Amino acid sequence: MQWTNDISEAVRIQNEIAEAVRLTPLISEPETVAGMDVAFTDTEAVCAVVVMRYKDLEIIEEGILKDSLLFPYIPGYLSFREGPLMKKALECLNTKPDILLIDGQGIAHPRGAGIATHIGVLTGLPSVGCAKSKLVGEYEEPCPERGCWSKLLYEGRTVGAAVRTRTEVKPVFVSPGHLVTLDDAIRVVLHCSTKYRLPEPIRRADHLSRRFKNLL
DNA sequence: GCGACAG
DNA sequence: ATCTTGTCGC
Repeated sequence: MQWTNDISEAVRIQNEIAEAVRLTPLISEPETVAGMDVAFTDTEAVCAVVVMRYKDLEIIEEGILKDSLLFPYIPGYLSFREGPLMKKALECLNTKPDILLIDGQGIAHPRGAGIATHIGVLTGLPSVGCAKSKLVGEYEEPCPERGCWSKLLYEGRTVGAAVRTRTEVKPVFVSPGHLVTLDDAIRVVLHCSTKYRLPEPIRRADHLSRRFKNLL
């Protein structure tokens, strides 16, 4: 019972996920990293996962999965809309990624269970949330150079960071998902963000899901 | 009531 | 998220 279409049940599940989260340091530098994203049409959703070699970001494997929509987009409950697809897409891979980079929040969530955390706990894989905008928390504008970042605070706790992946470009919101620390999360996101605002794995997954969707 | 609000 | 042309700037 990891998924549901009932809000009160969803809250219960998120609280369980939040209790299971472990923000322990990454053992060693990952060998592979997988980026995930979902694109939509009126009635269907397409999830893409792109696995890359961590060292040089060369693509190792790509996966795509289409399904119908069962849950609407409600702020705070994104995982119940996109999570089921991501879970299935991961199960189709031949490669087992060392870490997941997901388009959304990790613990920077009302109940500490954003989609990156949800998927991380369910799969038992290290995961990092990297969103284009924030869901909760307050932060100060980080300095303009790439690599600069500032804490994202929520209810007196540091739940993530506003990270500048490109000089003079709007920051992305990074938060640990599962089995990583905030520093790990920031380091991984910066490592994967070379010439664009978003980390390469997520960018490629975004392109792939979008291309596929436009063929439906 | 008003503002905020991942994708 | 998605619908969309041109346009400013490196």
